[in-house]
Parts: sequence; C-alpha cells; structure tokens
Amino acid sequence: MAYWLMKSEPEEYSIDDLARERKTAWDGVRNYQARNFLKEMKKGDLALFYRSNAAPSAIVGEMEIIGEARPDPREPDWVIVDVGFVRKYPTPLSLDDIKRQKALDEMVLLHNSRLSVQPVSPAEWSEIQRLCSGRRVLSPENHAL
DNA sequence: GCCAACGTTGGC
DNA sequence: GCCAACGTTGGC
Repeated sequence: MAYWLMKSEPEEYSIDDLARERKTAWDGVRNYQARNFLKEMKKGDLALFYRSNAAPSAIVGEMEIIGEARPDPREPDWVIVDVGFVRKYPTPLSLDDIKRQKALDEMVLLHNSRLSVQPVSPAEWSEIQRLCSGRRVLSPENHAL
C-alpha cells in the first residue's frame, strides 16, 4: 500500500466538503508528473488532504483511494481517481510546522512545491500521523478554516 | 494581490 | 533542441 499527498484550495474543494459528501472524484489535475502519480494509485492507498493557498496552508485530513485512475470524460488525455473521506485531523499540520520537523524535511512538498499530487514515504506518513492525531496544538491558527 | 518558481509553448 | 515568452501554482 502506498501513501500520497493531494492538494486542494479551500474555495475549490475543502476537507469539510469531503466530510459531507463522504467521497468525490478527484479531477482537474493538469500536470504530467501529477497525472503519472494518479495512475500509480491503487485501491486502498491512503492520501493526505493538503489545503493549499490558504492561511495557513496545511495537512488537514486523510482520505482513501476508492477508485483507480480512469479517463476524465471531459478531457480523456487526463485522469480522475475516486477518493473517500477517512478523517479530519484533530491537529492540522501547517506548512510552517512541517518545515520545523526534521523528519519531514525531505518531503516532496518542500522541494517541489508546485506538484499537486505527490508520494509520501512510510516514515513521513507515520510521523504525520503522530503529529496530527494528538491533542497537542502546534499552531493554534491551524484550526481556523 | 503580488510575485517567485516552475511548467509549457512555440519560433527559430 | 534551445530558449524566450507566457501561464499557472501557491506561499506570503
């Protein structure tokens, strides 16, 4: 099973939208590298929901790949995957928080900041679980949406 | 809203 | 195939 990170701007589609709908078709990816990662995803893979272009940008929750890549009916050169809501983290992890964690300093997020779909290593994943699951508040403003 | 970084396009 | 111009992403 693989781990991923996928970005969405809150005005486009938020973790709360996903929590309400329970699942959604993840579409609109128009970057070849990101598309290739979408094609690699397998049913049961888990993905971090990253809230981009926000104050603050942050990892806010978790989802599961429930449907593997299929052509976008509107633009068949591109693909869509289907994702299901898993949970919204009690403690979101802001970009600032991520930058401060030594264990996360090799995340693709920090080195290829414009890539909207990217792999996450098992070590990074478990570190993020540790940081996001507790009640400890890293940055109080994280809780604002 | 600005702009740096990066990806894509197209002229040559 | 190079690279300048342009468009987009996303942090701030």
